[in-house]
Amino acid sequence: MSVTAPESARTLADRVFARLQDDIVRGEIPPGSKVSETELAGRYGVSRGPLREAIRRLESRKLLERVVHVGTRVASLSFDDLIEIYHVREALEGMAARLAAEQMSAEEVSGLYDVLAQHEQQQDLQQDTAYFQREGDLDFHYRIIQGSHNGTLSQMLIGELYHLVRMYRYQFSSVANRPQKALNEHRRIVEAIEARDGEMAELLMRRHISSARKNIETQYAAHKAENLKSDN
Amino acid sequence: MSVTAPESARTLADRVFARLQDDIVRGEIPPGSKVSETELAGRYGVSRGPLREAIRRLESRKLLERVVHVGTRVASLSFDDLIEIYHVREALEGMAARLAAEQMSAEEVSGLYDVLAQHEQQQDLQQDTAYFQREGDLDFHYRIIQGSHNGTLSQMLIGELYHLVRMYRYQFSSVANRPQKALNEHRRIVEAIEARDGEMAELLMRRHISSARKNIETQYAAHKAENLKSDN
DNA sequence: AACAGCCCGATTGTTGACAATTTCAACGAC
DNA sequence: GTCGTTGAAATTGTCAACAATCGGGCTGTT
Repeated sequence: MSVTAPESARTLADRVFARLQDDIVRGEIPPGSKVSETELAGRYGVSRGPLREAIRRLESRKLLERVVHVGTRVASLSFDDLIEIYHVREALEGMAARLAAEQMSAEEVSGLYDVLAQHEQQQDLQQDTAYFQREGDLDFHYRIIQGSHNGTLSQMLIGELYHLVRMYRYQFSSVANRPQKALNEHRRIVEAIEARDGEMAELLMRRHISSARKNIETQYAAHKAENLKSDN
Repeated sequence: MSVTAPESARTLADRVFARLQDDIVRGEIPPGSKVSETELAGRYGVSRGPLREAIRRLESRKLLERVVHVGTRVASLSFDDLIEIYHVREALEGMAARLAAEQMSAEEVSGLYDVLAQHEQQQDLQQDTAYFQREGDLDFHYRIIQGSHNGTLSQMLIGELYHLVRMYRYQFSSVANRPQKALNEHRRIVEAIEARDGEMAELLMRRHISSARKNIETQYAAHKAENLKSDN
């Protein structure tokens, strides 16, 4: 599943990179906080060399921000950043859905239906909805991206963007607040893929992500209004 | 213009990163060749520490490929890789054109027309066509991407993908072989942007890049046929 | 002659020390 | 009291030496 992480990375720098990335995404190291190289090196039990290599790589992924001779701090996503990311997701995942419709094997399509069924069941049971909605949703999107059989595309979405999205979700403990609607949209996307209708799959996927973005924009507007009220 | 390169990078690692990237893109260090850390460190006059940081960053950008304990080699793009990239470009630049139509300032649109006029003139004069076509084409696309006012999108296209495209162009000394057609397409895209018709701008940009991709695919097929013939 | 195992050279991975730069606080002048 | 200056502490940037791992060649056997 993982595009970038060799399960048991052979080199120290790689392991530190994986652990640090996880700690950042999970919010273990809070967004905006300054990270000291010596402190981190101590925490992970390595010297500063490998640590700095990991930092540079996380910097390219926009998870860390660095200022020369001053230090590195954890990126903190603004709402505007998130909106930007959703525009990119709309474009890339739309293309992924189109390619998936053209390229996916029968087995992969069947796997997609499995995920859908699982998702449906959880909907009925309503148990621990927050967690499963999150991971279930990601799983669905992951599979379609992989189904595009386009490594560059997968790398950009799974290897770069999704970490930012996941960080945001942890940061705001946010979860899709329109699960039934999303499930229906997922179902129609799968149907288009099974019918090998790339154009339709792309259209539906773009609408799906666009809806999510608009949902966020609405929440943002409400949030801002709330803040203005309490400031007076 | 540059999204990622601080003009006069303050730190050794940053400068080495910029120089090494340039040497790779220009083909100074040929694709597929193995690069030795000690050798490069000598060539750039730095120690291996900063050099390794630069290597890690170029690795994230897919310009270098590394195998643990074995070494790093310059990435060499296959035709399949290039096709993948063009699919991603189609999605991302299509979105860029849509956003540009919605977001560009009047000055930015006017600058777009300037590029167009320049491009036209070069077409007439036919002088040093290869170089100017290349850079002119890039300049046009750059401006639209910047005009999207979406930093994430710009970073992905200019900061990541375009280096690969440029490397490919150097590698195969290839240049668009349908300049008149491309110029017409550019003109229609600008018109759609000026009319603030995001949907049309996206459609036209996607067709434009899709045509370029199909052109490459045809060349590829011819190339393969040629090779088969000479192998017999 | 072909193949397996071992050893040595070379390259990468890692470390700790040293140099350069920034930040912050204390001090003094206005 | 405020602002500018100076100096020291802390942090980042850089380096050179040490350790670990891999590839290739040699040797010996079948």
